[in-house]
Amino acid sequence: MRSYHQYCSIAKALDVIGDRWTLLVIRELALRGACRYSDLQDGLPGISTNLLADRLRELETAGVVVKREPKPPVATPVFELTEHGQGLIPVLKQLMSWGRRYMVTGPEPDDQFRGRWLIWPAERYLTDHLPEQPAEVIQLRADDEPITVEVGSGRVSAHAGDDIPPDATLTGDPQAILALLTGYRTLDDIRDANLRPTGNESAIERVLPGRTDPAIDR
Amino acid sequence: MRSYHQYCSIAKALDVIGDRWTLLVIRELALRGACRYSDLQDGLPGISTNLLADRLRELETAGVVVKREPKPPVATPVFELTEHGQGLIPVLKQLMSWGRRYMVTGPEPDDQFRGRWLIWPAERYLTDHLPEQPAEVIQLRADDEPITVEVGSGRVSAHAGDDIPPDATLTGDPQAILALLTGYRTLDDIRDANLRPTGNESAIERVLPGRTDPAIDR
DNA sequence: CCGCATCCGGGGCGATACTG
DNA sequence: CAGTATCGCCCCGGATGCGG
Repeated sequence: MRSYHQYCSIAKALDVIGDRWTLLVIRELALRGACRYSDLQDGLPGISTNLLADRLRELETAGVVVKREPKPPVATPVFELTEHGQGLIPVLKQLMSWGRRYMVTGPEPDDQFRGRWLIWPAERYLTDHLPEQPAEVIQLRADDEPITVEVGSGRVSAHAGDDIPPDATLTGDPQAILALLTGYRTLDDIRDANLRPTGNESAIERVLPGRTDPAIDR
Repeated sequence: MRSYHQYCSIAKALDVIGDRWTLLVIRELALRGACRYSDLQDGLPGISTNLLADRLRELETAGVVVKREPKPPVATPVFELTEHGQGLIPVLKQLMSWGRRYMVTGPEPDDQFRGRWLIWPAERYLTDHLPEQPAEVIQLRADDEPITVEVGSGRVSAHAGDDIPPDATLTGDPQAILALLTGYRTLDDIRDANLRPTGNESAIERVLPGRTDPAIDR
């Protein structure tokens, strides 16, 4: 990228990650951890293959990404954020919070979606309101890639996959699940419309932001 | 800007502020408050005039900026961040923290600098280590635009201008002042080389990050 | 002088095709 | 699977014009 030629920390950061697609590549690497080129392509619908290759090369040069070639027999190279690259996660999460308002109107007709994009919103907007209770697991199903949300000890964490049997599941379209996570709608609001809860619903109520929950716009 | 067409909060945010120069325009508006077109041009060395007009128009459409036309007699329109636009300040500050490492090697030969770019670094890296002491004022002079740093009650705040008579002043080139603010160098390290302190130096020592100060890489 | 609008040249970007 | 190659196009950058 062409440099801004400004001796300012923000401008220098943008010299590295200000190009088109660059921050989304980093988002995908942050959400997936080490992964292959084709995994990134799947998580970045709309990117052209040469652009992805370009960005990965630039980010590697900048020390944000490492490309690791596995042992000779088989397998393909994997890409991963360096420690320096992981320092961008707070930036991405702040951007996520700021962009929330653009999600409430629902997706545009041709918007793409991936289930793992719910991971950070879940961790950001859900709260364990019953920290004394035993831990519980909720599964989110907005596309074919389920997200597992673990709740307990006052903490909420989420990851992709269905490796833990859930106490409750939440199936629905992305905007319905997001409206629930962010407190725009209640479970009863959209239960029959676009959202189907199964299992122990109290596990879901346990984490939903309440009307007085001040977390949303912090 | 061309949309990413992804139903993801980060992608939607980048649809609004992902264009080249856009975040720097917002940086300048955040540092200056309401200001004129020509003020922005001065604070954004390198931007072309049509780009600045484009960005301001786009940001106004997006509800990030308001253009306010003053009373008929004289004066020119001023631009200002909306409340929604001010929500980007945490994003900018996170980017600043992440970009710090690109500042330590000093500016490139043709890098531009403006004194007000020290405001957020001062607030970010300085700490009032003597909160019980009476308040003091330090003035930073890295170019012709002095920065006033107020210290007291455990807080540090900075703004452009010389409206408060300082207890101490710190004059030097930008990288010397930044190295001091971020704890890379000590006052004695660079006193004679590129830095000239005047007045009550204890006011400066009061706020400098110590070796054990954990604030730097948070 | 301030606040833009207009006019190009060049390069980043996007879509497709192709290869080891 | 993991990229490279090619080719328009449009965004960006720099210069200039111009009305209030």
